[in-house]
Amino acid sequence: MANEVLSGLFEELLQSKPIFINREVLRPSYTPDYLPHRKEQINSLATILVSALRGETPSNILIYGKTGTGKTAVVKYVGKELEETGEKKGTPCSVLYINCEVIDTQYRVLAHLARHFDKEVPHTGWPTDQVYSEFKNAIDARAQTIVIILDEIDKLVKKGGDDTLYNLSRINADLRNTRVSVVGISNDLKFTEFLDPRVRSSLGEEEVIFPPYDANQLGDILEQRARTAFKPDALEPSVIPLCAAFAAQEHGDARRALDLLRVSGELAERAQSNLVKEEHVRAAQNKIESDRVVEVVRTLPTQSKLILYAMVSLYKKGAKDLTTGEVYNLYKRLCRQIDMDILTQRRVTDIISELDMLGIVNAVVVSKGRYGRTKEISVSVPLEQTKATLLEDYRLKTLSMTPVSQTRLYA
DNA sequence: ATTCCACAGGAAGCGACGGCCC
DNA sequence: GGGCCGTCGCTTCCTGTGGAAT
Repeated sequence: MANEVLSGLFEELLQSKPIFINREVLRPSYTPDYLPHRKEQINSLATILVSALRGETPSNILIYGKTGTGKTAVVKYVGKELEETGEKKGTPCSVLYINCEVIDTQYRVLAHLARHFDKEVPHTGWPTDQVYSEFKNAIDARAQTIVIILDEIDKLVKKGGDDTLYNLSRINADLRNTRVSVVGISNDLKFTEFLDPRVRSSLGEEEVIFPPYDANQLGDILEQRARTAFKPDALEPSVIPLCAAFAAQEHGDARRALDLLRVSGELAERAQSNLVKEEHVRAAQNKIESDRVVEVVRTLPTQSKLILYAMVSLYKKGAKDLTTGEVYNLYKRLCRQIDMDILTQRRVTDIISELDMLGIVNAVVVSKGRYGRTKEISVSVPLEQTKATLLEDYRLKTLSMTPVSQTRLYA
């Protein structure tokens, strides 16, 4: 009996023809074999790295470009080619990729590198220089060229300073058989300002710039992927140009464009349409942004949630351009109300800045003359939806019982 | 020209945690 | 078990500052 119901359920869904053939090629993790509009960058990289195959040390490289301009894909592609050619020619090359957003301290970078050469290194416990020599010995065991790719290298510098880069750029002096070169990828053009001049000059021997894609180029990229991703004629003709146009507004982010196309397809599929239409793209645009906000808010630490809650509450009461002091006052009272530890204002300042960087609020430092200097904060996400998401947290739930309007604003 | 508000944000360091070593 | 080490979230203490008010 239950079977009948279920089979009926699925039959209905199966009747609408699938529009995807392979949606994986639209995901950010997919690396295509062909990278449109990046010939120049691929050639520059290859020209620099080819010295590895001649037994010389390739120059260190810095790569600049915003998110979704194909930096990572290009570097990985060139790296793969280099390894394969090295294999054939008997000049072994290893290309190691590290994302510094995840692996963001010197210890972790070195540990990660050492582990790649089958050394056992604990997550913590060893002195950093021990990990360094472990790595050094591992790679110097046989002659080879090692290319270390540090993606989001600016994150590494911001958190751990330039010690890691200093040590890596000097490592060749300690090696007998092996040569190491470093490829840094950054989306911040100015991050070298904070570097030790020696590190800056050694790391920036060569620079490669990845300009953002324009709408036409994005269109080409989407076109190419859509051929393998969708059934023929599954897209309304205006769909790809529209996705490209939306993404071009977001500083030419190809990842965003592909996401948009994929989600559009999924929405069309869910609506049991056998054609992806313009309306699906517009819906997808909204869905992506709203999903992102909900996800970010949901996974915030409790203290950040409470601070955000305070800001949303003030905003809902009609307050505009909140100041740090206002937010902090309300936050303190909310803390007492639900019996949470009260953080210092110093810490709250930092948390507000973090929320700013996540794009949930907008915080600008302004001076009000005699009335001091503060951050002017505005909430840049939908109020009701955000409040609801915040109240899902069991520690904040009780706040829904007593609306802020019933508590005094200034204690 | 000075004053002075209401903070911003840097520096140092603390304590807890998880994990190493011997 | 005791001595270290790296990391995280946080506090304490601090110096710096743009511009309306005086």
